[in-house]
Amino acid sequence: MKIYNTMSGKKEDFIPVAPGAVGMYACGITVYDHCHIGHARSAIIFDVMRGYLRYKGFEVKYIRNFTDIDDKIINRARQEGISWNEVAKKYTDEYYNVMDTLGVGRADVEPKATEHIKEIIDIVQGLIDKGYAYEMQGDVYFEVGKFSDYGKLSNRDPEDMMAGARVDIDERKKNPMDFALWKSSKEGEPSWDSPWGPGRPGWHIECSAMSLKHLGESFDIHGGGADLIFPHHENEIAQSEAYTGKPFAKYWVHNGFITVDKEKMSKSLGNFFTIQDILAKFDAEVIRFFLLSTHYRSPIEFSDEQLKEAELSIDRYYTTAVRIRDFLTRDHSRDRTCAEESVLEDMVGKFLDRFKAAMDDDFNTALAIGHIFELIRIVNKYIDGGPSGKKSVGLIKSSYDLLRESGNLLNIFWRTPEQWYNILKDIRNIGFSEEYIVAKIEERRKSREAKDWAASDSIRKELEEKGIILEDKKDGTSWKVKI
RNA sequence: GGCGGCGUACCCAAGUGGCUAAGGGGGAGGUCUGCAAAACCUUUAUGCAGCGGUUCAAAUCCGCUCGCCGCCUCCA
Repeated sequence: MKIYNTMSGKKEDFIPVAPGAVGMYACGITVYDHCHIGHARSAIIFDVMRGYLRYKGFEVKYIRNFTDIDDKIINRARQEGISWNEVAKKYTDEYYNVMDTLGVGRADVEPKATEHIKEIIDIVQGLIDKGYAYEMQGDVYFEVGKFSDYGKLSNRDPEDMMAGARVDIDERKKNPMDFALWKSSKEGEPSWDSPWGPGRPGWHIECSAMSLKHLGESFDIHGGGADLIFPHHENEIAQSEAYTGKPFAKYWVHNGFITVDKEKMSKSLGNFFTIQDILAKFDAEVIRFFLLSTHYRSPIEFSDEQLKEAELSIDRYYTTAVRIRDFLTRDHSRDRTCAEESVLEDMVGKFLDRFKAAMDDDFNTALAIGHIFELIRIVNKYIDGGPSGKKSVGLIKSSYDLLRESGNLLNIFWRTPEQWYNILKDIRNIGFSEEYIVAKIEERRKSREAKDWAASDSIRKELEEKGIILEDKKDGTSWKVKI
């Protein structure tokens, strides 16, 4: 399989450091505020990558960290009048809450910066000992000029950056590009004892410490949002490789941004949508589908219209799921073949290879989803052809299994159609209970039997006005929510 | 200023050298239906921002131009 590597700027064949095993580290969040949809994108795509690698037979160890000590957390604690660790806990809990709802699995290890202070101090001391870092009045800085490969990930020349550095010049630094490994703490700030006095870790060092501890000196995949390429990941590389003398991560994987009116969604622009806000209007599965229907490296424009399209696509799947179920519960005592049989047979034979080829090509979930809908169309066409008998049942069952298997890999299509329609009914605040709808369907059935079309149509109209659509089929009438 | 990305139909979105440019939504027409809905069929890009070039062959590679965006400061 191929994975795009930010380091080389190309898709590369994926060859893990140790055959058959994959070590993977994704930068998580700083727990100081609500999660927005951009955090969801990152979490979902790395979760899908982990799952797919496992499906391919790799033994995956996946680490995703929490930054639970940081200036932003300290500031937030002041604002809210609670302690910094209460802030961290509050937003960590919230993170789990929304990610669980979105169907994002837990990583194998979810380390926190504050649980790795000892490891961090060891690395900082090691970097000082090796001459890559220096201490100034309780702060320790990494000396960028000492690491000749600095800039190799983000493709920058340190000379150019110095010229345009907009960073506040800290006189204590030897060079404006130098970054903090350890920060001395002021009175009343959280701190840990260290050889340089009380302080706390700098932002980048925790990831070096935690990946080293849980994955070793060299591992396979390191990822995060594209905004982490510089300086965060660049600095991680510098620290880690200077410290161990070994290559750090082999493949650097970065997801693209979510945009609003073409601009990056961000806190400073105030154009962000929290996951909780979106979940009030759309189901978790819709959000997942929306995020996976574009390749992970491309920007995605966020809007209600886009989410509605995703909702419609998922509804198409569940509509087909109902048709499949209806088909399988029909009488199949007579064998009847139809013209579309060979087309479906062909598709069933090829589907999984196509799906895997898409995912093998740098996790092309958008293409993979395209294949799913192609299968859906062919299945519908086949059912329209009116086949029956053992062979047709086998073909439809195989098709359904393929839809489930591919859906599982993306963690979509996991509900029953009834769950899906009820979720839609609730999320849109349609006032009718399911019992009421069923009673109305029965009432309408009697009208239709008596060929009282006026009465029958008025019932259908009443429900439709509230967003409930009735579908008449051979073996009865079913309801669904109008999208 | 340095570095990078993007521009594919009415909308979203795959495709990065060679079959008729996936898939979804929308529009138009049709089949089915008591009427609908759903499903299916036909149709909707001789063309992939524009202009040159390389090649037997380019949306796909190269150059230039235009437009949009990102990183260089915390950021998924």
